Amino acid sequence: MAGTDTEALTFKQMVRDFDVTPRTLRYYEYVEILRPERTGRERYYDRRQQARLKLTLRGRRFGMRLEDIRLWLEMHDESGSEAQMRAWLDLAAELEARLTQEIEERQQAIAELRETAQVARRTIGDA
Amino acid sequence: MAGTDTEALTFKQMVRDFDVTPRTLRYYEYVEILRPERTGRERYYDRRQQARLKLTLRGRRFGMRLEDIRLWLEMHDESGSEAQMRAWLDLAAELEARLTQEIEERQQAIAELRETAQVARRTIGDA
DNA sequence: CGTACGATAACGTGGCGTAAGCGTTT
DNA sequence: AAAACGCTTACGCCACGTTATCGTAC
Repeated sequence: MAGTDTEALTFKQMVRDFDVTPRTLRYYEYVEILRPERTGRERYYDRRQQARLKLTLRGRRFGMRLEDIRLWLEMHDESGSEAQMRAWLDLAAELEARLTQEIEERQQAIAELRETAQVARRTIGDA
Repeated sequence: MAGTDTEALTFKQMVRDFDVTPRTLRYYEYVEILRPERTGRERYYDRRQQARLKLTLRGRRFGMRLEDIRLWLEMHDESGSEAQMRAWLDLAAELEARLTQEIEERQQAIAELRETAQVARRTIGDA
């Protein structure tokens, strides 16, 4: 293995470096987010594929669905025009609004949860 | 319909009053969370069933899975003992921790998202 | 020789959405 | 007779997890 191309990563290296499961890597390939080179039965991920996975994982954190991410990566490939950038900014605003709302829902739930717990505590005389 | 029992609600009334879909009501019955009285093919929900749905929807907001809610309701039926209350308090603490973590993840995502958007804005000279 | 790595295939999960197609009631 | 309501059955969705079973490389 000493003379292996330092750019490309193997399947297992990808799993380790990006902290994903093998299933996830294969699934991302199935939905055409990743296209590793195949030497026989082995998969090799060059820098471009690594970058795509990195962007994919970031998109997931933003609450993007994989299909949106796939389209986003395709746009990204065709040289990011200004129109595409503006489209991305619109999407980013939507995502932020959604994340903000999810935060508010959870804060409300926590408040309700604490009330409910307080009632339970009083019930068992553990004020 | 003038002499109908005022306690029990029909299927459609449940849908309206609790703002759920018919599918949801039927699904909750399938997973044994609700057990409406069946007069022939019609479903009727008495106060107990209404209370169960209310608790179920609250549990969902807390991030509980339906199976956990089902068990919770069963416990609730068998007269809430002190041990059960303490178990509930433990669960509530877990749920709150989860909700808190989900809030933090989303706050982090928003920060990342804003950074990314800022880069895009600079790219198109829309600083 | 074993055992670690990887492959494909296919079913399971959760919480419903969404028809399809039927019968009943108004 | 048509419209509204309800019923059951069953496949679809999303993002993978989880076997099962096989081949291959070290």
